[in-house]
Amino acid sequence: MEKIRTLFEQQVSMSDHDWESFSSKLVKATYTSKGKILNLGEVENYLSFIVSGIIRYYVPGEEQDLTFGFSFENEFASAYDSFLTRNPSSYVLEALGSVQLWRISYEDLQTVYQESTVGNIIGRNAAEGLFLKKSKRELSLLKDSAEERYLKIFSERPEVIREIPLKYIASYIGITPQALSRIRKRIS
Amino acid sequence: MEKIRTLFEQQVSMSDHDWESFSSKLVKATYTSKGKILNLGEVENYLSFIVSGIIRYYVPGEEQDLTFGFSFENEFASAYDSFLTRNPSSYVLEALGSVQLWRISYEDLQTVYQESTVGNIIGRNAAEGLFLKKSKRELSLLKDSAEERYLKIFSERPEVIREIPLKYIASYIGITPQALSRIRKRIS
DNA sequence: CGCCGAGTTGAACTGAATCAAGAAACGTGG
DNA sequence: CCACGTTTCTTGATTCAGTTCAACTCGGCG
Repeated sequence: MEKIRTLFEQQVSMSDHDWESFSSKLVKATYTSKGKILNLGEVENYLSFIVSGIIRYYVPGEEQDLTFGFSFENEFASAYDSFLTRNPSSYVLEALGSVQLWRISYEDLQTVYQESTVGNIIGRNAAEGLFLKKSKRELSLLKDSAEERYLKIFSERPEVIREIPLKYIASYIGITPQALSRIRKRIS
Repeated sequence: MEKIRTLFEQQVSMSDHDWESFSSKLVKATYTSKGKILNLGEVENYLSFIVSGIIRYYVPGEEQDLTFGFSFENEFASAYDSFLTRNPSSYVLEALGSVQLWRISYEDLQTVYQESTVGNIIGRNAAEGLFLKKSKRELSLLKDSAEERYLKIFSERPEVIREIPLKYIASYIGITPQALSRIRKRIS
């Protein structure tokens, strides 16, 4: 759990009291492979911190699912839009392999926001960080080709290529598994 | 300027004192058509509220620019990633037609954050709102076709189609001007 | 052993890119 | 206020990346 505090401290210094207010509300959770951390249509009630494992985000479809994101060890994970708006989620959070996490409920987080300014700063930093991530992705989807996006993932997160099935990566970069299989062949 | 307060009040109620702390730091600015609100490589120093006009966001390229967003009347505008990280902006903010805005500097906004909890809440809400916008866009880029994206803009913001040159819209939905011209012809 | 999902490979098809040229709209100076 | 030049938009022909449909291979697992 100290890991989480260290991450926060990179952004803003917290008193022990502030940390106590926050960390006392964290609850541990574990999922096995393919376990649903959040189902379609449910309202996201948690902001989670991944201790170990990978989480896949996808929109289920009749034909096939649309995988649009992943979260990894030492990152936060949440259907954050549903969490914020309190509307049902339009996508699913699923464990890829076994996943362990610490999480805080929506209600408890609101309490933290009220109890301390630091809470709000952390909340603001979280939202800002998520915004930055999405901004990068937007530009990549607009200006990079599928092949360039694949190579980027490959260089930034080599472990991803090993642990995540090809068809999910294909969906993430916006092409079919067949097309990715051919790109992979071409560049290897 | 009351417009801005009304927008804020939709999210969180502010005391007159809080409002005074914030609004006293707003400064008016005006740009003529094609005026650069932020140049490439500059650090964004403002969070702006658009009183009238449209702002275009684009990444300049040798061949052609990549327009990836717009902001309209009654919305906030900023190279928000540069604003947050204090790194040089990788894109340009340009006035499409004449633009009038109120804006607050980075430094003054930090003061507001320190002076009141409400400041932090507003900052958090702003970041959350921007995150939601980018999330929607990500899904649209992944699962909608170019034609679907065009029709969406058309129904959501008919005025956009009239006021914004086709080539910018084409870039925004991720295709060439020629391709958009053909889509337009086909569906009309 | 046989099944099943994941990945690969092939062939035909398609939406959009590219190259190229002409038409329309736009603004600026005379 | 018109004439000119520039930019924007349209249209055509060709090329290309990726889709779709389909068949086959591989590895794990009941």
